Amino acid sequence: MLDPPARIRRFNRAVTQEIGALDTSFLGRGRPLGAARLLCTIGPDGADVSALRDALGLDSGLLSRLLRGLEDEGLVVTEPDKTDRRRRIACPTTRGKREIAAYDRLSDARADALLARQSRGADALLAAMDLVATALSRHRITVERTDPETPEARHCLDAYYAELARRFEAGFDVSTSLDPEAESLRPPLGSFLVALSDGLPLGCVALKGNGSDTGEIKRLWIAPAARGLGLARRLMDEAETEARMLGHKSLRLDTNRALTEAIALYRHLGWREIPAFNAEPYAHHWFDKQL
Amino acid sequence: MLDPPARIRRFNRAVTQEIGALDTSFLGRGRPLGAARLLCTIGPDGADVSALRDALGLDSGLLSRLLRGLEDEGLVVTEPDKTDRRRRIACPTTRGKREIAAYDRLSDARADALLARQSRGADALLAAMDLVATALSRHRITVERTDPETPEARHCLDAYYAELARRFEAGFDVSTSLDPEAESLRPPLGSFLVALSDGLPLGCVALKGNGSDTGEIKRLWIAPAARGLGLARRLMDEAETEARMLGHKSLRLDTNRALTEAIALYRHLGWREIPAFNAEPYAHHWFDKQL
DNA sequence: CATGATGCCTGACTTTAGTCAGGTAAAATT
DNA sequence: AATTTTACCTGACTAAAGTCAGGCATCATG
Repeated sequence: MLDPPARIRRFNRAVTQEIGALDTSFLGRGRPLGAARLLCTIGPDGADVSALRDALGLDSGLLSRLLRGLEDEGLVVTEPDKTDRRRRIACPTTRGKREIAAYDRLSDARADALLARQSRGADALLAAMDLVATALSRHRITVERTDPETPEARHCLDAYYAELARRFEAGFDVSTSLDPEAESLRPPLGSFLVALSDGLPLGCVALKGNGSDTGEIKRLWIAPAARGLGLARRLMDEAETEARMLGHKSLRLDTNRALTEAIALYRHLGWREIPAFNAEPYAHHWFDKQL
Repeated sequence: MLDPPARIRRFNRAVTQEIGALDTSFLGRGRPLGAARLLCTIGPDGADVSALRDALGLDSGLLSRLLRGLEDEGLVVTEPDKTDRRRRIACPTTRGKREIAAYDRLSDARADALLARQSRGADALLAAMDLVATALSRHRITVERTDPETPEARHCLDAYYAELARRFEAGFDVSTSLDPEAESLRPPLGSFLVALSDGLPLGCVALKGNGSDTGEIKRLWIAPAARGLGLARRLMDEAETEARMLGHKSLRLDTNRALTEAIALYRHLGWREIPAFNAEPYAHHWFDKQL
């Protein structure tokens, strides 16, 4: 019916109106939009001026003036960076932090109102918003080494187990599977990587080590909102790099036949199917790769 | 991990950056944003000034000035309305139409670039954008009487058949079903309603008549992007109103047991299950309702 | 240590957006 | 026919955003 560009235009119209309404929430605290955005971008932890400049895309002069305005209001203080005293850091004062918190509450209230209006579709709406946001800011997805017991890692693993339970014909229960000790997923034995976009975990992969020169890939998962972006490949690449840094000479992994996209990816990335090397009850295929 | 308000904030950030980039595409033709938006809102067919005013939410003075600017550029002409000569209509000149087309091409090119970047996820992204746009502008969904053979109606019916084929355990093939003649879905016998949001068809319902005082509800369908908004109920309500206007005293319908939400809706709206009144091979339940 | 680059600031300026108080012609109402 | 209302316009204004040319410390480099 509508062609794709028209659908995107429709999306833009709908969103600019809602976002416009969201922007005006910045008003109502007696401050022009620019100053309010600057204050919120500075955030409770402060930020250096050059970071602010390219986060907001503002001219150096304009930013400087806005900053002076916030200083005059007693909301921020700026001080030179210790290591390079040309650079300056803007930090909110106590009053500034209160003001930021007030803006946050305002924006939360708007978000809640938006969700409350969605009778039963709130989850679907949030999922769609995640997908759109992820697609639009894919270039800002970062992959970070993290501890396998951080909240971000747990979030990924829980989502991963839930998905396996849905997709395996026999269901999935971690306790009946070969679950690696957290120790084997931490340096110096192994590693755990998560992909993050603006704080939202979008995927993970674990590299399990036992001190030998052979590592094992586990727990490769990509959030539904991030599929089709090539993120799985990126995580596998970074896991290989980690493995090399930990001194591994080869990698292996096991997988279930229901995970067809993963199997296709392993083959595509140069993995070779080998006989079973473990007794994982949920596994149907085993692969290895020389580094 | 992230709570819903934080996810919405993330969405806003991602979108304002992309939309911001889209907005600046209005520039690059030597015209400020306001004037460009006005010209595009006028559109190739022209529009009257009061409609422009509340479409753009502009002050009467400001709009007037922008309009003079476009006139000075030779892009639009304004002339009094024939029936009420206080009102004025703004119409693009030939040059104005060319300029509007140029803006459209610019925005199409951006949309294409955005989609091209999405390796394989373009369909998923568009679907998510539809869902978000629909949820945000649900208050602007209109229900309109239309001919059952317009492109909008065909789009809905095709999507409806495709969905039945997926959901019925035995599949679905229209040609083996009781397919009503288009004539029975047009006034004066019956009626066909579509729900539209900004040109995108989001749902439909057909009222079939045969000249008697009993009508029949057929083809109730809601686009995936519009589920959970109460649109089915609204379509059913409007179909009942149509039926009353056509002089029907009662309505009936048949349905398949796989369509559980529809069955629940019919019950909720006061329909009563009755014995089979036709030989529809795909039907398991039959309902009627007195008007 | 001179030179140039960098990071931020200031002052003077323009553009864009938006507000508000009339004003005029046409239509609707009394 | 007098009035009120409606729809749009004009002029005078303000606020906010953005631009640009210098200026001044500070750092990096030959």
